[in-house]
Amino acid sequence: MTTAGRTRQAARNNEVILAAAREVFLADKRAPISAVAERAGVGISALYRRYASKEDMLRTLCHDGLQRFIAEAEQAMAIPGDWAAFEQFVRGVVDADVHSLTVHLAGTFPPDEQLTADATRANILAEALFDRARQDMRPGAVPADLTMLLEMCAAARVPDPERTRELRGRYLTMLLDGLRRGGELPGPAPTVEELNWRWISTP
Amino acid sequence: MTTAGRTRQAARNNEVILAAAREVFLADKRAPISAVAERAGVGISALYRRYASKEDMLRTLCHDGLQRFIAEAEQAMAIPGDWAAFEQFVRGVVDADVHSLTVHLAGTFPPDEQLTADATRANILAEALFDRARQDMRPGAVPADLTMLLEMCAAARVPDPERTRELRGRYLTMLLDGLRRGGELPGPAPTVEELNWRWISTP
DNA sequence: GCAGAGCGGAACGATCCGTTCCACTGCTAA
DNA sequence: TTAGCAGTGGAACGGATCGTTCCGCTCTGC
Repeated sequence: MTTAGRTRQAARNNEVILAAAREVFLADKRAPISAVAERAGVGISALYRRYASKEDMLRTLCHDGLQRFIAEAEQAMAIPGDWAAFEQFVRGVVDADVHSLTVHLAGTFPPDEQLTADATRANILAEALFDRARQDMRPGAVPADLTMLLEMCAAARVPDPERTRELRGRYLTMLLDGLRRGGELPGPAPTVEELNWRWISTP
Repeated sequence: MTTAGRTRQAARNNEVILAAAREVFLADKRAPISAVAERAGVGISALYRRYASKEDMLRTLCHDGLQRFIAEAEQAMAIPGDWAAFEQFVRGVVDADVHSLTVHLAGTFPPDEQLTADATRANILAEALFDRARQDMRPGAVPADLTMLLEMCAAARVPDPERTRELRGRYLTMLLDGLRRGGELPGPAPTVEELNWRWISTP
């Protein structure tokens, strides 16, 4: 359990490095790769032994984020209440800061085939959860709004990550209440093109 | 009115450059100064003739943003209805994207004495408007929440500025409805230190 | 007609960052 | 026990970016 041989230490580094990368790139998606090494307490070599390039690292992070998104959605699907399922799903996604790990990182490298496939599946699941809860929402709300709501929640941010989670819970409560009650929403809802413009990036 | 002498053209450039700077830095606060010149259709010299440095330019933009914020607040103060005054104020601020011009730019250069004085005045006005409308809000809401709400609205963004305004109106409606109705808000409200951490920056 | 304000944009120097490379360490396997 | 190498730290490199300066040109205002 303690520090064992070189191989075990290396295996532990796998997790340490991934966690450090997640923390660093969550705080600043344009962070240099040396910041990840510093945060992990390792040299740069330890990073390049595991990932072919920075882009490779970001892709892994993005992939993990999408998996987490999908997992949260599938888990919420099993909940009986329609609105309860939707709320648990959204709160789980916001709590894990999945949005910063996916959409925010997506613009920094050309999309992957696997990535787009996962993104499609994630969208289908999210839409299903949204549609289930639609009867409890104000008129005019559409699934595309969910993306923007997640984006807005991700913008609430203070230096301390734990406190950030707490504050996001506070404002997510306001947003969800505003999603349920009220009259017709003003202005046309966002289109798919307007939501996916990040992904285009530089090919 | 048309292109007159050199001096008139130069005077016109004053506005053109300022407008270009606002557009460019609103889209990306880390944008290079050459992007401003390109957008304005002038050379880099025309910029440096007017502003001593990039920091000087950002400071001017930030100052103008704060002035606009204060103007919106004072204007809204005259409205009789408490909630109506507050709503008009917030919508005006979001519509002008004042938040991106002030808080977002504030972190990129050391604060100015004039700037902090204006910021204090802006805070007092905003707090007054908030307190007037407090009776119409859900329990637990505090003025500090307003900063976060503006931050979240500023995060709603698509490539087209006009469409961005439209979408922000949509989600501001949701946020304001969520600010009025509902039970006690969860989690402690943000503190002053948590809200002003951007301003510290590198001295 | 001419002095110089105003300007365009190339050039410069500083900084930053991704990636490579090499010397070194100490476990592992025989 | 020991030879060998997987794993590592971090300096060094090369490319890119960007703020700022500078020089030569234009064209106006007097």
